[in-house]
Amino acid sequence: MENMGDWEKITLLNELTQGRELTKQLQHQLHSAVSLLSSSSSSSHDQTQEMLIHRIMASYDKALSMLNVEPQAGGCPRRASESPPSLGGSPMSGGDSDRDLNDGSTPRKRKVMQRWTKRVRVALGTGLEGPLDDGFSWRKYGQKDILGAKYPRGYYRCTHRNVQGCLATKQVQRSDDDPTIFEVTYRGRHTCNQHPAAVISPSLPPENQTDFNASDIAFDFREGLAIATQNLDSNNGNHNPSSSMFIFPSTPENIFGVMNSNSNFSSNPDFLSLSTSGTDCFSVPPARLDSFQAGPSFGAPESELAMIVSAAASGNNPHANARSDSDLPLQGMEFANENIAFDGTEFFP
DNA sequence: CGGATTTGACCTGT
DNA sequence: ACAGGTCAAATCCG
Repeated sequence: MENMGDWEKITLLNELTQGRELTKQLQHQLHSAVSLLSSSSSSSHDQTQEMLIHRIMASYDKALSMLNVEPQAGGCPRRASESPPSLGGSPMSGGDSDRDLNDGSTPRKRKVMQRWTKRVRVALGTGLEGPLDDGFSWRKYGQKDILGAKYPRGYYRCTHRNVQGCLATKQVQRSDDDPTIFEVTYRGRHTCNQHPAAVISPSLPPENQTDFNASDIAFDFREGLAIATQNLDSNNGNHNPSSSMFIFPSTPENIFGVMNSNSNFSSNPDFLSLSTSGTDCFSVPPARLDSFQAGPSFGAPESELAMIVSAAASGNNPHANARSDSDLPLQGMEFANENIAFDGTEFFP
């Protein structure tokens, strides 16, 4: 690849991008066909097709990554150009302000991978203040005192860098003001075969902000998850109602979340956290989200418990499933992503 | 003993 | 020249 000239590289890039785009169109065609035939259930045949498409897309992504190109150019769903406009104001804000777009006219510039920063709050005393677990395995390769910063910055790269050529890196810097906050800067996408249980999309449009209000956020997770909620209601009379279980089965679909207007969902590659009325419900690394407990016992009044709702498909699929449980208030909830249709379908009838 | 971390040196961009 | 980023030898740890 190193021997490849600029022209060949551009041509290859174009081919890969076009292939990816065509695959995406095929995916949409498939969804359309499926929705015409059946409005609710999809056969295993459909799922197989869907899986194959996802794998093809993953191959394109990987190939593009190997070119040091972020694959969203031309079509990764819900990247910057397709993200809800309410997602954060300035387009690509917080993204790499530096020389991402090298059109070849400045050949000496080293290609710099996309970079985005998330702020991660870690509760002291939870045992989670150690290495931030985002589901990927990282290897620390450096630490540096930063001018004007109280704490040193740690440099991490993907453990599989040597074996699989994964170029993802991250930098972790503790906040001066609040030692419980870590600023984590990610660079590059993982091209390795790690399969974290859940990873909130590193492909989210880069933003500096971490916390989103329910009224203006739809968040997606990277490939592979669906969320269901169950038993959000209270089982017994006392005010210690049953906890809520969130289940994250592995599917090839993207995930979207929704919460009520009292809630804030904090998402970043290291932690999911949900709070209502300023009270934390949970904060947990996505990698541990196979199942976990959240609910009023975490401090939030039951009536305000926010909802996590899953969408069973990408943002362009109008048949995204979502489930609400019991009689939790749907009012105040909004689907911030207009591409998602909330049809109320329950996962567990 | 092998993999991860530490840390001073070196490299690179501004 | 300087600050940030990376390398790599030394060290740690399970």
